[in-house]
Amino acid sequence: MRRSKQEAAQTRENLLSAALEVFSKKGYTASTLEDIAQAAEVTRGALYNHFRGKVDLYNTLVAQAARQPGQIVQTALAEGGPFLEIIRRVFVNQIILLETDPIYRATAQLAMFKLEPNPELEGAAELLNRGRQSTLELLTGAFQEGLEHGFVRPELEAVEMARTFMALQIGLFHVWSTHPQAFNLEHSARALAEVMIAGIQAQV
Amino acid sequence: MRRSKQEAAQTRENLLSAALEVFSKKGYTASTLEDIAQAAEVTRGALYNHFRGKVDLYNTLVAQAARQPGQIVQTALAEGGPFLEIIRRVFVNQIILLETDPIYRATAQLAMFKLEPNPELEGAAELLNRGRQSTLELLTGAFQEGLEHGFVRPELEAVEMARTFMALQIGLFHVWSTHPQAFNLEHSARALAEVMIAGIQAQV
DNA sequence: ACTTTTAGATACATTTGTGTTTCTATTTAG
DNA sequence: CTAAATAGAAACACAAATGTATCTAAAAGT
Repeated sequence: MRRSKQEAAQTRENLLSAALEVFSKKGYTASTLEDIAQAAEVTRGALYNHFRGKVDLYNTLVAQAARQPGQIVQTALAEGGPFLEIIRRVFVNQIILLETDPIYRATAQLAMFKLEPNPELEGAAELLNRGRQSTLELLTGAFQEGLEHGFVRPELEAVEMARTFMALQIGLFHVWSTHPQAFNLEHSARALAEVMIAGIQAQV
Repeated sequence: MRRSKQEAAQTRENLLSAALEVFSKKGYTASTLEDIAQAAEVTRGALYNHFRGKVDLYNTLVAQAARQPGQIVQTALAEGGPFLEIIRRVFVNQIILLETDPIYRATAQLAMFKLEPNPELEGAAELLNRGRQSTLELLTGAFQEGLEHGFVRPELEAVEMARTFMALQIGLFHVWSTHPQAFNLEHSARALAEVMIAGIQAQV
């Protein structure tokens, strides 16, 4: 029962998306490889042929998703403009990414809010941490610049503000994740960005 | 090997705190009743005598914790004062509760960020949801009042602002949970409350 | 065309957690 | 002081998941 290379690549994809689906629905720990194999309409034998096991499956998913948020920061910085505008762009675009890319969204929800402590998954956690850390540093730099140019209330610290932005974003995503039907994510994000920027701005 | 009533009550307490400890460390799903019994220095037999199983243990923990945040809102409202002051008090006091009460903190972290989807635990989830919903309503009411009195930028919606506050709080807690040593929670909370309130306030 | 790989299925052994049941020692109640 | 009740231990049966090992049929390489 050997399949062609293309078909094999397809089942690999199917296994990945089935894994994400099952993980999201039942949680990582409770998901069995049998569940995943069934969702992908193959047997566990096929699964073990493509991945070393559940951990490998998860790591692959996270590695795929981990690249995206940093890219948004990069392009927002590259596009330039007034720094408060950059901040707003990062904030809104990362939220939009969450709303429009269901795979990214599901992976982020899984990794951030629906994962129980698991020593086997520390590698992936470390990866996500580094990503967030570098985002934090970029934002801090932007705020620092804003402070030096006097666009920002001088009694605030740059790191503090950067962390606030991330906290707000994460919190909004968390609240929305638990009640997706309660409000429109992008609309809220834009409103919140307004409020935050108004609060941060130096009074003229 | 029968123990006195007092001793029995003590082992019950021990089991609960052992459960919280083990859940926090290994996650709910991966925690075995054997783990918990060992941490409480009894056998599974004793555990089954006090609780019906893992779900019961978890529900008891959550029920204990679920009361506290609502109480803070209640007393903040009862104390009265200008409504922006009330908001600030709720925000800061709930954060302080997280920082000072380790049992509440651990339970909140567990239930909010370290729990995989689990149909058996929907009862507890529902309980927490109701609590958050009523907090949201109270905050919304306060903001609505602020709008009517003209203390708040009129283009904002009350619900939106209330949700922002909750999101900010949750996000801050989440960020701090993953890097507790990176910053001081209360200090940040106070700074953020300032920024938010400045952003919300009507320009005079 | 023939041989070698290999995608995927099937079957097996091991481990681990759970719920229940049985047991016993001691503490309460009468 | 005797008897019923119960905290907690110990033992048992069952279910479920993992990893491995074997098997097969078709696809690639030669």
